[in-house]
Amino acid sequence: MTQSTEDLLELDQQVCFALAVASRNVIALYRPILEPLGLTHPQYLVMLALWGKAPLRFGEVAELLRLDPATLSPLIKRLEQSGLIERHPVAGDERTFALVPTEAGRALREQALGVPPAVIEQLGMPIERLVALRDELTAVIDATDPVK
Amino acid sequence: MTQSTEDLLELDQQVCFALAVASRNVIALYRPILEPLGLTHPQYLVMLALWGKAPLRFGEVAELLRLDPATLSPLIKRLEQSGLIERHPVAGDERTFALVPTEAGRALREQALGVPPAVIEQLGMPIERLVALRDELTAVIDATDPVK
DNA sequence: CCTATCTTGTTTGTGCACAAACGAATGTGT
DNA sequence: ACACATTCGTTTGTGCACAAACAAGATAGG
Repeated sequence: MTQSTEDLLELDQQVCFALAVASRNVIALYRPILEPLGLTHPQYLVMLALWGKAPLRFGEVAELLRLDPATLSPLIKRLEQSGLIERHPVAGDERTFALVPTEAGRALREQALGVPPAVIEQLGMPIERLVALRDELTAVIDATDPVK
Repeated sequence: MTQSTEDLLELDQQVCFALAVASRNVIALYRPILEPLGLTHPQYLVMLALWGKAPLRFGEVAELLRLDPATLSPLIKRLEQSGLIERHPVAGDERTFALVPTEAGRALREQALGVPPAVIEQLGMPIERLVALRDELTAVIDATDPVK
């Protein structure tokens, strides 16, 4: 049977609002856990990317994290100022640069290993539900990704 | 069979990252649709609340939308400046105030009726998937709500 | 009363998200 | 070689999110 228009409108509100609130809440969950590392959540994501593979060019990081260059640019500067990463020239293209964790940045990885378990524990949700959530979110991202 | 510890660690990062990206993408989907109404997404949520029930006290709006007073306060001022809402004194408590849509604010509701269908259409996701997503998000919000 | 405490909204400061305009380097067509 | 377009990161301006400090009104205890 068909859903009424009102149901659709209601559902839409709930989904979008729930998405925004859930995102803020989960990031808020990270905050006290990341605070001892001196990282915000977006900064943590940049470090994760560089811990996984380095060097990465500025544009590669932006694409990986789906961050606007205008957002990433000052963020990178703060991470440099914290002494966690540094930029190196890329041979053959003076427009861009590559990012690499410093010694301190690599050392921070040890502490960061404790972050995911702490978050999962505080979330207290069964794994199946997290998997289901991730799959639904992936569908939304695919349906909305401006990159296509 | 059992999941490896590495999988679990990755799952946490995937869920949180997907949550942040999906939230940003969906709000970005609203942006061009709300632009003709002269509203940002948070402003749209405030208007939705007031279209549903008015007057609402400042604190009630903050609680409904799960917004920090420090975030809501300037947002309200912008909506007043746009001529869409106005504040009225509350008898018996001079600390707070009540919010009500102006004539222009009420008129805007007509245009706003077209917003949810436009969003759902652009999302292009089957209803079942939206329902599943909403259920998972609700679980996350319950697990993370600081208000508890 | 009247003082101490609690509520409630505002202000200030930092960081993120994004649009628009910009400037410098690279690439392309002729 | 040269003019033109494209790519790439930065800068500026606006708005949101949140912590911390604040101020004014309400409330409770003595």
